[in-house]
Amino acid sequence: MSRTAPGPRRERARRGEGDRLRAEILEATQTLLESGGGAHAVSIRAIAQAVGCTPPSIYLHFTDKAQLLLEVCRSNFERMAAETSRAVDGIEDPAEALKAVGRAYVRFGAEHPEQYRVLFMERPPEDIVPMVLTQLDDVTGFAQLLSTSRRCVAAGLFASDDPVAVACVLWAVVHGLTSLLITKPSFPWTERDEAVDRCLDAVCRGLRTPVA
Amino acid sequence: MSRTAPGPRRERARRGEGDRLRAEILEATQTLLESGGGAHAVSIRAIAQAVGCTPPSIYLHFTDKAQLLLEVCRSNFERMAAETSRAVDGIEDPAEALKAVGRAYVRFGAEHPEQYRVLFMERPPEDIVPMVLTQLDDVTGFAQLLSTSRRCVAAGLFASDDPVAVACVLWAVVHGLTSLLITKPSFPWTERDEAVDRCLDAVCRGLRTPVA
DNA sequence: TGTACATCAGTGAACGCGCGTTCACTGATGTAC
DNA sequence: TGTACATCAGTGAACGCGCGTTCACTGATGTAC
Repeated sequence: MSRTAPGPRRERARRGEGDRLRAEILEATQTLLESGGGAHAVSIRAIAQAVGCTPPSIYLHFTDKAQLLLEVCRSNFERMAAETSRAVDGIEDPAEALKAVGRAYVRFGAEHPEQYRVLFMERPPEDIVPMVLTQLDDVTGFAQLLSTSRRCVAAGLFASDDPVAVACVLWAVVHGLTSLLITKPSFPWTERDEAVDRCLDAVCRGLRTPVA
Repeated sequence: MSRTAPGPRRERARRGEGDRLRAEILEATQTLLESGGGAHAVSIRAIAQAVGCTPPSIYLHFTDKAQLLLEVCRSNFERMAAETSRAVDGIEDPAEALKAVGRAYVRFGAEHPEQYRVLFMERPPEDIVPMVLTQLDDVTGFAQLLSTSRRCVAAGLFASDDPVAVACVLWAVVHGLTSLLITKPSFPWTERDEAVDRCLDAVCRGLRTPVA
């Protein structure tokens, strides 16, 4: 962060509106995460400066840096779940739905790379309760893939009758694509949606019942 | 690292054997990387303590922390390249070779998770020249997949005639599997080689010429 | 209508820590005369 | 064979930095009497 001047002060919230700062802190944390430096740029001091308050004020609303980050993760998991779930809305063909989920998954990661990094690529810091994160990512990322896989398996689209195994393969491919797009952006991936489709097409065709 | 006692002193190298310390530093860095904490545990001070020398001694052999880490990365890229290349040795069937590369790739990542993290999952620190890293990972990870894909394409195994596109799909799946195994070890991946085979089988079948 | 008081929403200064890095030095060892 | 000297392989102490967190405080605002 280096030699940062105090920066402008926000005006103090009025009585009864103390929770406003809480929201501003969460928002500033997201903004800092997105901006260049990634998770490394997110420090209590940097957040305070971005919000326009002092570091101790943050402890008025969060017990810990860990708790603050956990809150941010939780909201990002929810955003991602909302987007992937919206992607399948109204799509009846299970095979099409599967592709839609995959595309939405990769899009979320590509559009929010730093958030995706934190959620799926970094070791969770020891102080964040692992249980919570596990529950959360059971819900997100994988969950939508799993439920759509279930539809496909039920429709007899795949040779396997195990939706979990199917979803694992799909997860590997969409996560692989997403994280490579993030860490190796200089790579010749051509157009993003095209790359996603090529991968998903191949995998889905490969998973199909060999009858066709 | 917390409150670490000075630790045992190594005996000073004899005249003309000054480079011994250099090797010991590199080795200790790898060991620290593997041990619990990952890249986060690798500090100049921790390395010095592990080696049994003082921090300034490290600057006798490396100009920078960045240069030291770059050296370690380089050697890890080489180890990985050696292992994936050894995996295809003597395999004539290109399809079998492809699976062998994939399995070797994932095995390397699973056996050296912290090293794999640094090489393929973390943002390279700004001070490390990105060019060098780009060259390196063009050589590693992807390169072996690409050359094997070339063999498969040449043998007419796949519908696509673009080995790069084929290798991208394969990279996505092996990297995805590897990195998920690392970040989400609690996941029901069943047996590792089995999961790899299931993924690779699906992808390869999907990429095949639709004739068969 | 005026005033004492509690509460709310913060601030300022400091704590101890670990980090990468620098600087002046030291002591053993080989070499030249 | 003895000694001055250069070199090698390091060490000890300190630098400034940013970090998370704590503690005692302050000033505005609403409320009770």
